[in-house]
Amino acid sequence: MPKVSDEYRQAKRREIARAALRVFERKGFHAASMADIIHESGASAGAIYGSFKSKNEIVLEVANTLVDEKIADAQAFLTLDPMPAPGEIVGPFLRGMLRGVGKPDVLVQLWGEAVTDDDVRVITVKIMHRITGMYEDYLAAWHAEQHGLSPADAAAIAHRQAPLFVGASQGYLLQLALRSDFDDEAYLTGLAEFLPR
Amino acid sequence: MPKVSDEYRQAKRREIARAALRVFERKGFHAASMADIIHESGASAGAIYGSFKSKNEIVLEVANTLVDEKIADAQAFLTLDPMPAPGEIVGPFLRGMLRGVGKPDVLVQLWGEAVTDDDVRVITVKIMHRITGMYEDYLAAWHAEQHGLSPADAAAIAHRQAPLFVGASQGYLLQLALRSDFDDEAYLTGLAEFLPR
DNA sequence: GTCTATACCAGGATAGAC
DNA sequence: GTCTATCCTGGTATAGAC
Repeated sequence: MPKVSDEYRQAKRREIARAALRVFERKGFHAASMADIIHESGASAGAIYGSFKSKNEIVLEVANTLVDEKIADAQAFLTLDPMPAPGEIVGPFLRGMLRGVGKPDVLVQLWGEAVTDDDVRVITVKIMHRITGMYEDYLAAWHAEQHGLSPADAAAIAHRQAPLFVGASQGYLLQLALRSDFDDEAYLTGLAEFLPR
Repeated sequence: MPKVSDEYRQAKRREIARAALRVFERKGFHAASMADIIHESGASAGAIYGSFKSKNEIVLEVANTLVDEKIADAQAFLTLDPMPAPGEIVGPFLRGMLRGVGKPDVLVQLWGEAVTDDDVRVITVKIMHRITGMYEDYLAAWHAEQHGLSPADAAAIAHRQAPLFVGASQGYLLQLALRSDFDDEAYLTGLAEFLPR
């Protein structure tokens, strides 16, 4: 039985994780020191270690909540009625997701971290699966409606295409994070041109 | 004037960088210690610091040579005659690049590092520009040949489309690095279906 | 639960001999 | 140029008081 209310405990964790996220955006996971997080959050070392077992646990918390919060924003575009064509959906979806995540910087950092940190990898892949699943559901529905395919056939096509949509999205986020001369609107409109509408 | 021959100096750097690359593949840039690199390379601390000013300089050297070595392999597919269609080219290009880079793991790590380390970012973006340029040249040539466009028009289209090819490639490498259940061949054939052939 | 002060250590970089 | 031994900083995590 916890000594304080669970709500308080969770609120504290969120607050610290939020501050940590800001630091990670500026400095990256490794260059960010506990001192930085302490300063940014206003809490003390003791308070933080009361909520988190280690710095790494803070990273995991940030990773877990990074996409969660506002992914619904993006998902909204996939459930519109009438159902938009793929070519009309990728742009709004990515813009929506971007509003949720904020800068794509931390997400890209997460990918790099996932390569060698197993805990981070599990979380990151879970996010990827979730987004792939969202595209897959949408595509299955669209193909079924559009070409009158059987649910099984539509699902098969969707299953093969979804990773491509995810990949194009990842490439978008990556270039947005790194290339200062990246023309993101041109990318999105160009992408739409390759897709059915 | 160097105390030993430049060839020797360069050879030594390559050798150490090669060993470091192997360590980075296993552990990641940060978790890899100088002790690890010392062990893997067989050289001593003194020898390594004779060739490199710091650990970070080793990372930069690795980044610089990572794609360089065998990118020509991949480029070969872009200069075939007769000129293949985009839909026929992305698969072979990516497979060729993959053979050059080896595992995509370190490349993904590099992206994450580039977000916060400015030196790494410069190198990484340079690589991205180079690959974008390769796609751009190919696409301009193909569009000109295929649709009889003026060089200027073909170049404009190529300029808009190239980042998409790069993005799809990055998504491919990323998912390949992280998703253990990734079906890379399905991705490549699926991608080809969206492109002109 | 939270504070300050600090123990403790990993690991990058150097010193000095060869 | 390269070796071994070691210095020393930066940074995580804890101790003990409140």
